Amino acid sequence: MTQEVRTRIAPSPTGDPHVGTAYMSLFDKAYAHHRGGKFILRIEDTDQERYNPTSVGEIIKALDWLGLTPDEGPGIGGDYGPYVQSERLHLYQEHAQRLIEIGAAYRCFCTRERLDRMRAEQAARKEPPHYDRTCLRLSPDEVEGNLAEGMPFTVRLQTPDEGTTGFNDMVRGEITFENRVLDDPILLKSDGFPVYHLAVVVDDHYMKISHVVRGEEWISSTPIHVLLYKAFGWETPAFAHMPLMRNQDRSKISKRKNNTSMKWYREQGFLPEAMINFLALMGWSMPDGEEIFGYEAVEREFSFNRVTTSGPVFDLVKLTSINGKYIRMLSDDELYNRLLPYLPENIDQERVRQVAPVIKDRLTRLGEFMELTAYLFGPPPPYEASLLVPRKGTPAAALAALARLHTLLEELPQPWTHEQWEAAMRALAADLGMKAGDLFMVLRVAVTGSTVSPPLFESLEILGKEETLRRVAEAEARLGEAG
RNA sequence: GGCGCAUUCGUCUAGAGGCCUAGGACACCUCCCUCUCAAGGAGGAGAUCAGGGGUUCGAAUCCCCUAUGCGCUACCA
Repeated sequence: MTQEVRTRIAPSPTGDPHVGTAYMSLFDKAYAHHRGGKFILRIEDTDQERYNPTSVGEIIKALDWLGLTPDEGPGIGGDYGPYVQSERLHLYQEHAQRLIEIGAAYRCFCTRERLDRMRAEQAARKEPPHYDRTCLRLSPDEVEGNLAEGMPFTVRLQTPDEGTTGFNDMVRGEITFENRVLDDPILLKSDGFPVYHLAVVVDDHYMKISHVVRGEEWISSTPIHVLLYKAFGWETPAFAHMPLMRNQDRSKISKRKNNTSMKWYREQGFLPEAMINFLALMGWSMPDGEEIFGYEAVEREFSFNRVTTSGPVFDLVKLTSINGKYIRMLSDDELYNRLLPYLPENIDQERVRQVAPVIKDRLTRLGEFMELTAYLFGPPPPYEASLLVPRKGTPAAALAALARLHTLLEELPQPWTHEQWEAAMRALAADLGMKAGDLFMVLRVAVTGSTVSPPLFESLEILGKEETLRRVAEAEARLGEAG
C-alpha cells in the first residue's frame, strides 16, 4: 500500500489572514483530496515578536469561508497534534540536542552584536554574508565552560563544504545547490524556540506530511531541509514550489500594494466561490480550458503538471469580473440570502427581496448593493434641478413634461405595473414632441436623483404609486424654484 | 555581490518539435439589443513567443549564452 497523501498549510499567525495562505491552501487541499488524502493546518507561531493571538481564529474562519476547511488542525482535531508549534517546543529542543550529539549541529555562543559586526565587515570587504564558524572551532572544554557560565547559545546546522544538495520539484523539476554556498543556519534560537527550518522538518516528519506544497520563496532554503531530513535519517517528502502571487510591479504580493487580507474580500462582498475560481486561475488552468469552475473541478482535475512557473500578477479587475459572473449565476433567493450580511440593521427585507433581481446584473460585489439602490430604501440623493432638463430641452419643457407625467401616473389604473404605462408614456412623449428616452430620463432623475440607475419601470413598481408621485411633485417644485 | 527560480497579447493563460499566418479570458474599441447604466450577443485591435546563438528537414516548444524580473541571502516565516 502506498503512503497516504498528506499536505499542510503552515501560516504564521502574525496578522490578518493572508490571501497567499488561501491560495496555497486551495492547491494543498485539492491535491490531497484528489489523491484521497488529508489537508492539515499547522500554526507556525515560533516568532514571538510577531505573534498575534487573534490571528489563528481568523485564519480558520477565512479557510472555512472559502470551503477550504482543513481535515486536521488546531480546534479541528487529528491524530498528529498538537498542531501549534509553541506547544511542541520540547520536540524541537530534543531534536536539536540529537543533532548536536551526532555531530550534525553545534552550539553557537556568538552574540547578535558580534554577528552584526561580522556581517558589516564582510559587507565592507564585499564578501557575501556568512557565519564564520567561530563556534564550530570551540574545544569541548570551552563549550563546557560557556555552558557552565550559563552563556546563552543557539544551535547551528553544520552544512557540508563540498558536494551538492538537490531535490526534485514537482513543478520545476530538478533543482541543485552547491553545498559550499550554504551558510550554517541557526536551528534553535537562544530563547529555546526553533527557527522555521528545524520546526518545519520535525513537524512535517511527525505529521507524516508526504507533499510539501509551498511558495517559491522557499526554494532557496530547501537544501537545508533536505540536509536535516538526511541528518535525522528520515525520508524526504516530495516538494512542490508554487509561483508567488505578485503586485502590479511584479514584486511579491504585499499589503502595501494590494489588499492581502481575506477579511477585506469578504467584507467587500466577493463570493467565496468567485475567490476560489480566481485563485485557481493564477498559476493553474483546467485541462479543457474552462475558465469558470468551482472547487470540485479543481480537486477533480488538479495536477502539478499544469502549474505555471512564473508569478502571476494579482488582478483585482479580473476578480471583480469573475465575481459579477458568479452573482449573476445566483438565483434570486440565493442572492437575497447572500445579501443579508451586507445590509444595514433595520432595512426593509421584503423590499430587498424585490430589489435583488432588478439589481443582479449590475452588482459586481455584494457590498455594492446599498450604494446602487439607496433611492429605493429612502429619499433620492439631492440633485441639481438642471439634471431634470434633457440636453436639447428647456426647463419649461421639462416642467411641462413632469406635470403631464404626474397626471398620467395618477390616472393610471391599478394594478400599478409598468406594462400598463409604458405605452401611455411613449404616447405622451410623442404628444410632447419629445423622444421617449428623454421623457424617461426626466422621470428617472425625478425618481432616482441620477441619470444612471437600475431600470426605471421596475423602480417605480417597487416604490409604489404614492411615493413615485411624491418624487415627481418634488421634482416639479425643484424645477419651479430654479426656473 | 552570491545563489536560485523565472521570461507567450496591458493582465491571467493555452501551447509538452510540424495541427501556431500562436487559441481563450479580463481590460480596451466598434456595432447590435435597449428607458440610463449594466447584463447579453456579434466583431475589432492587441504577442516578430525577452534577445542572440545553436540542434533539427522543421522550434514558442530542446541546448547554450546574454539581458531583465523576482526570491533567498535574520536568533522572520
